Parts: sequence; structure tokens; C-alpha cells
Amino acid sequence: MEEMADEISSKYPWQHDDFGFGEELMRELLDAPSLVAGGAGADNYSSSSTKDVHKEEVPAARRRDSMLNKLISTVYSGPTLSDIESALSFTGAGADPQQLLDGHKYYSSSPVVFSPDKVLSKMENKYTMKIKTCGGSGLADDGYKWRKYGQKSIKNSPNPRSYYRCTNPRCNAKKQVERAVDEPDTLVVTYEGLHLHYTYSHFLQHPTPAPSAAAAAAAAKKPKLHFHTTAPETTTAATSPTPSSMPPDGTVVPASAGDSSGDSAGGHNAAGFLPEHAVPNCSYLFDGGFIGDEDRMMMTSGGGGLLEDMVPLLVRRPSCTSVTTTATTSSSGSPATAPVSSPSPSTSSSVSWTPASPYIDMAILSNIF
DNA sequence: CGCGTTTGACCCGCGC
DNA sequence: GCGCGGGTCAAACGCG
Repeated sequence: MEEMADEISSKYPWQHDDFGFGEELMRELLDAPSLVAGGAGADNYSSSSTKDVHKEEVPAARRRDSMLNKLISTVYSGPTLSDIESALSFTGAGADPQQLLDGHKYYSSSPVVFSPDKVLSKMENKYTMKIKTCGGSGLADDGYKWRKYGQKSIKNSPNPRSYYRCTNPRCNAKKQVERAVDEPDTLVVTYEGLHLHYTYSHFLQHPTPAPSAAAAAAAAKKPKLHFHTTAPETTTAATSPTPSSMPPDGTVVPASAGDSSGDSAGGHNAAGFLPEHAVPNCSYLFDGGFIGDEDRMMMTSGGGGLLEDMVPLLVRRPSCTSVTTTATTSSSGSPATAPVSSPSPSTSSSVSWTPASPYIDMAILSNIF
């Protein structure tokens, strides 16, 4: 156990130092069975029926979940298990996505049991975004730096598909980019896997009023890739030459303003789980609903997070493009849309996204430990 | 020279 | 078993 803690310290000094990762918490967490995927006891936990959990094991389970939430929020500062659970719960409830859009609230009608087995079985973490470009004026900035490793022409599609991989050697996140067949100005970006690191944007110390242009400009000065750097990093479209398959206008511009209908209608501002530099007026309808205030309390320690991994910066930092994310999805996919507003009054866009597997990536924890 | 892209070859899963 | 299609590899190439 102590070795693990030491390892964390050595592997993730910034996390450890910056977030004051409580050793006690970690011990407690590690001692608790079935919290970490693959860990001993996972089966026990997952094998417990919902009913069981809510009867006899509620205190322990809740406590573990609480601890896990705390841990995750401490390390990632992103959405907590509660959020994920909310998403899962929503999925199970089979609620009408439109209802979410209308009410901007998440209503859970069924309890959620965090099941490592289930999580592991849904580890694809795959989701698709449709990004409608509005000219070639902007550059995409999803917060990560990608390296193209392949391109393939797809059957029944005149447009080739490009394959990108996160440049972080420890990260197995990938994304596929292709132009929509029926909508030439729309890019279909499929993300797969979660980033085991922060978005480079997390290191931005000062928010830029003009996200796309300014960010791109800032990104022009390409610092070496250090995850603890304080310099803004570059991202795919911002730094990489436009893929051959993508015409100049294929560059992606972060979505922006306009569709802020949800903010005033009870929608929660997601600032709580956003980095401090994030666009303040953005609302996020997570897969399963907006992030609530309580959850927000859990996501204030650092900026980046699991959700940010799932929601690329281009979604978080809207500017000029219309980003419509649709579910790739799969049987396990949960419907969700996320209207996003932006401070920019001159442009409009809408953002919605649906992860095929909104389950928390427990591999992250196992990776850490 | 290092890093990223290009591109043909190869691998693998899936349907027939 | 075979063919097809999608995904990945890796050598070559380009650029700063």
C-alpha cells in the first residue's frame, strides 16, 4: 500500500502535490473491496444485486462510493461517480432525451449500482461528435494533442477516415475523423478511450477571450510536451497540418454561443467541473443530465477531469462552430445532448454529445494504483 | 534532426 | 474457409 502511494508520488508528482491526495483516503479506498476495477472483491461487489446493495450494504457501498468519488474528484477534478451514475441511471430509466433538453434536469427513477464488472464490460468509452464547420476561420482545439497514424478510405463514403492517437505515450485515447457523407461541411469525430492525463488546456493560466484564434495563436509556440507544464499545449487541428483528407475548411472551430436556452431554464452551469479558465457561461448536459451543484462541490480541485476527457475542449470552449454530437452508439449508449452556450454573442452553435459508454474508466484508477 | 504525416501493406474480426 | 472491410503498422517522406 505504501509502495503504491510512493509510486503515485513518483509517477504523478503534480497530482500528488497539487491535490494533496490524502494518504488516509487512499488507504481507505484501497482497503475497500471492489472499488478498483480488477481489484480483489470486484466480483463480490458486482455480484450484489441492486436490492442487496440498497439493503444491507448501503452504508458500506455508499461510503466506498463516496470515497471513490472523493478520490476521483481529487485526482481528476472532473465529474464524480455520482455524475457517471447519474448518467447510468438516466440510461436505465429510459428517459426521453428531449425531456432533458426541455427540462435541463436529470431525473433518476432507478437506483444505480456501481458495478465494476459492468464498467469493465463497457470500457470502450467510445463516442461520436458531429462537428459542423463554419468556414475555415477557426481551428479545432479539443485540448489534446493527436498524432495521425493512418488514413483509410471507407466503403460507401467518398471521404477517407483519418485515425489519430493521443501523443501522450501513457494514453491510449484515439479518435477518428471523417467528413460526413451527406454534409460536406460536417466532420464526424469519433473518440475512443479516455485520456489518462489532463488536457493541455488545463494548464492555461489565463483564459483567452477569443478561444479559437487566440488559442491557436498561443499554440503556435509549441512547448515540449510536459504534462505539468504551465504552457498551453497544442492540439490536433491547431498544430497539425490539415490532414490530406480534410480540406482547409475542415478545420474545426470550437462551438459557441447561441444555444444557451438551457441556462436559464434550470440548467446548471457546469462551471464547477470546468477548469477555471473555461468558458463560464457554458452549460453542459451530460449524458444523463446536467451536473448538479452537489456534484460541483466535488469537482473544484483542479480543473481537468474525466468528463473533460470525454468532452473535448472544442465542446468546452465554444467559439464558432456548430458541434453536434451524436451517439455512436451501441446498446449501452445513453442518449444525451448538451446545449452549450458561449459568451460570444456573434456566433451560434449547439453542442451535444453522447458517449457510447459513459462509464467511468476504472482503468484509470488501476493505472494510478 | 526531430517530429508529424503519408500511404501501402498487413492484421483481424465478421458475415456469408 | 474465404473474402471484405476496418483498423493498425511502419517505412518513407516532408517540414520547421
